[in-house]
Amino acid sequence: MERKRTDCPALPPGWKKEEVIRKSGLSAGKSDVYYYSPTGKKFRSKPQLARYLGNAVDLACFDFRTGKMMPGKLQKNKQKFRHDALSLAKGGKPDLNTALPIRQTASIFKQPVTKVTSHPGNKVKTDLQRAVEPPRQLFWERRLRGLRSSDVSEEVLHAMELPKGLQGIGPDSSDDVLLSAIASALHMSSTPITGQTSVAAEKNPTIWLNTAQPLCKSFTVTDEQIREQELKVYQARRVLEEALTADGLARAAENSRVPLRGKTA
DNA sequence: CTTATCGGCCA
DNA sequence: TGGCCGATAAG
Repeated sequence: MERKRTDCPALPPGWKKEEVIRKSGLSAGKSDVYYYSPTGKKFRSKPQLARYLGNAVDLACFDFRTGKMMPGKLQKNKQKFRHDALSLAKGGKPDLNTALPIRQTASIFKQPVTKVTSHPGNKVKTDLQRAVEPPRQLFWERRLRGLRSSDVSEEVLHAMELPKGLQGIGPDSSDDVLLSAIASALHMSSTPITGQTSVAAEKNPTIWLNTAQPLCKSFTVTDEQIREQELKVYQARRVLEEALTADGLARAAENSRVPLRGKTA
């Protein structure tokens, strides 16, 4: 039968859409819509698609059946930003359509962006040292609770472990929120990450919190720990390099390297 | 075993 | 109803 996979402009390049009409049974005539990733994996529902695309694409306005973005079709969802303890405990899942404030590039670190204008005088914006960080909600990190990373087959990856002795501050000092807070700080801050240095913040974080720092007590990183970490990274890169060399892609690994030091005091 | 297809639950 | 996903038949 006619297996027509059409391009889907609303999705990243390479994604295909297919609609098949049921030709027998009680539901004959009904149609099912499928999507195919650039690698050929089949998707048969919007939640499944959202899990896979994660924050790379915001599917809030995406109509799965038609394959088009429908502005104003913001899903009559009154309040869908309730992934707090209550809704999660009730069995609610985190909103997978929500885009996190995380840059979607290969590197998690800030990097210059090439602005392509018409032609002449293309300039590279060397991240203007913003004088003030934009305002953020107090304890906004709590919204990141419950997020899990998973691989392309949707298997949930094991959670990262935090070093012993790292202590959270503020409401809900669970480990996953703490991890999110520190990871976010590393993403977004251009200054060293020290944790909360004011002792007062431990007693009343609502007042004394340094919002430029993650929600944890101050910590120190020893040279020894840095050396250990560098060794881990070095070894991981060796493994990656060998794997890529087998594919003749070693140069790609070289070019994607990122400075090792420079974060944390 | 993997994949295609329809049933059927649930909002 | 239509979306979503389990069941089951088909390869």
